[in-house]
Amino acid sequence: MLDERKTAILRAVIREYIETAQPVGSGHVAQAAEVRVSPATIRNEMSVLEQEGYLVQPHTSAGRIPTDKGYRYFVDHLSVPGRLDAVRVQQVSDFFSSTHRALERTLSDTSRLLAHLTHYAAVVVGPGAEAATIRSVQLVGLSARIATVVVVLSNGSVEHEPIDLPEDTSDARLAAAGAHLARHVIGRPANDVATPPSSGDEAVDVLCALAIAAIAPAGRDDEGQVYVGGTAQMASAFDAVDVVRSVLQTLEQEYVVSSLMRDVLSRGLSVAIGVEHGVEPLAACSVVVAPYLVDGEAVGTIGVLGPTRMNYPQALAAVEVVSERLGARLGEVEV
Amino acid sequence: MLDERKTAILRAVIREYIETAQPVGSGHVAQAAEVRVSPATIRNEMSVLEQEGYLVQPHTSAGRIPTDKGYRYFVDHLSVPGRLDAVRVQQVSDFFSSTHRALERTLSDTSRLLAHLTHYAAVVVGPGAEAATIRSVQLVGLSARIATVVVVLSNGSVEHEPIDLPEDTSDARLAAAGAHLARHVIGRPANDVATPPSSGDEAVDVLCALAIAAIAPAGRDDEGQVYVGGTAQMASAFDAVDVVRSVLQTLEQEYVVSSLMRDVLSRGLSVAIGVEHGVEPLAACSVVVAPYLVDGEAVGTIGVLGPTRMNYPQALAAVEVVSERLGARLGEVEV
DNA sequence: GGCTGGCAGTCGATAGGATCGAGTGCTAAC
DNA sequence: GTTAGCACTCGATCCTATCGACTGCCAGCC
Repeated sequence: MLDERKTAILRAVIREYIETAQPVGSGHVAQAAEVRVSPATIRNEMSVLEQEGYLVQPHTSAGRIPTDKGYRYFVDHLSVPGRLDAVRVQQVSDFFSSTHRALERTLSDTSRLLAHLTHYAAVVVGPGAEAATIRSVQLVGLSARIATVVVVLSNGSVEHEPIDLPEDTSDARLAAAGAHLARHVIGRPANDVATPPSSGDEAVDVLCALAIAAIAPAGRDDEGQVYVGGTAQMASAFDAVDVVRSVLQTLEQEYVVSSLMRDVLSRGLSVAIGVEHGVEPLAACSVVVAPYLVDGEAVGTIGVLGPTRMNYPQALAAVEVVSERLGARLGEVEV
Repeated sequence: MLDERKTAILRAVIREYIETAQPVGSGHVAQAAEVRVSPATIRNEMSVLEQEGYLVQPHTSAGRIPTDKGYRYFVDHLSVPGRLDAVRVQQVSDFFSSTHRALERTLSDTSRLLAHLTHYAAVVVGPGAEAATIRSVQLVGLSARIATVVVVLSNGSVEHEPIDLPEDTSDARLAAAGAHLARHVIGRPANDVATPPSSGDEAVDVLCALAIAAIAPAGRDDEGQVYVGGTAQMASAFDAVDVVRSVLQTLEQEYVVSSLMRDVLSRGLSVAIGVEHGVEPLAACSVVVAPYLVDGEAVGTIGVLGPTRMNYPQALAAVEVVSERLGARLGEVEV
């Protein structure tokens, strides 16, 4: 635990470093800080902060840079919670009061909104299938050998998978299978679709089994689609080209991103700084995450991903506002 | 038109520049080229090539760099068509012989495949609604005030949009509207859905109109979803950070990308070099595009987007192979 | 006439050296 | 405990010299 003045100094260093990306020296802190002490005193304090691991010097005769530990202390002891300016609040309002679109598009657009607000990359993980129940199942024949299983879930999402039909499937059989499936599956939770009891017609049973097999994985480990927006922002966030590339490559792997988000959230964190999140190629990045709630239950996650020297207060505020509004919007559908 | 030797020299310059990204001098050309002449002669020829606009010198006392015009001549006069190596051909085969997935996922994965093959960004524009007919329409109620219209198209894609229901819509009315809609819309081309004739029940007619209104735009100007893969590759393609960012930003705008592709293709080109494609932020990029055919008809477009100094023969070969295989795969569904 | 070897000249890239200045740590005084 | 003063460090900047990869041109050769 740091005393009042050290906290103020650390805060000043971080604020300035976030803004300028340059090591900050005692002189700057003296000018900017709410602390009214001389640079010499600040130097002493900063030296202590360095020994305790909150700051580092890139080299002697340079100013100091916050460490991950420094950022951690900063976000854990934020005095002012961080507010979004009026313009941005308005943007969020405008966005969520625009016309209803399909769930997928809403989520995708939300990731762009969040990226636009923060100037960092933004991630939206869609509602997983766990929370939803099946509202409709349908088998639609496309050709003699191929059909599509279409499942509509209570949260408004629509899943579909093609299935290969057995040799001699008649339209009537397909329709019968569809009806049989609907009878036994509608109303059940989406992540728990079991093969329905036999219908008496073996061909129909085969079709049902095929359909279930096609959609089961989608429901089973589906922790929700991932939408990543504003990746272009990463290009200006780092000056090393290879860092940019490895970060972008990692962001393209939806599975990595989604489990990163889930992991951070499950550890009860709303911010993971640098190596804290454990994804090695993103060691230079921090994430700010928040769940969004529908009917009081967390159904998905949104987050912002930026360099460790990101504007945490602003990101936290943006994530908070957007998650709340997104949850409310999705709630309209569920009711 | 250039004579034999100038062509060979230009080709040698481009080959080497693609590989090294360094200005190439007469010495290198003399070593590498199939031309057996002295550097001095090559210098003279290169000087002419520069005057005619095929090459430029970044500065005196440097080697030369191809201009857009130079690349253009190069791709228009490719002697060898460019082949994919066996490993890559195998990767493509493996990819397309793997299990069938939903259309959207296939297209998305295809863009990643193409990016992986070429080490550039890849774009896949999905089949537009024009070519498809409607196989199924369904109205699924989600709550008292919200329903989802689900449309299955003959090409295997599934569109869905939510609609706000009038105050007092009963499930029976919803079902009746769904049935009425299905009766009049199934079998019609997806881009030409008209409001069906009155059913006699005004409430049903209102629902039908709402549903049509919701899905019409999706069919109307829908030139297909856009899937962009391998954007991370752009980070290493340019060394100027701001170029990277503006390119990435442009790639995030799906509409720009899709119309770029459509535009290039409609001008009968398979390659657009630098400013040729007219998208200003992508002036440092070239695109290699190809349509993919289902039943002999072009239904979508794939393409590769890289720096102007991209490996055109390889990109052309990859785009060719993948477009052919993708078309064949999608054809399986249509038949 | 076309090709080539030779040669002077250009200009970025690299390396060494001087200087600058932002920043530190230490010390002595308040 | 705080502060002013001071010597010191070390990256950044600038200059200069040198290097080397080029070119363009010219004179001679086939």
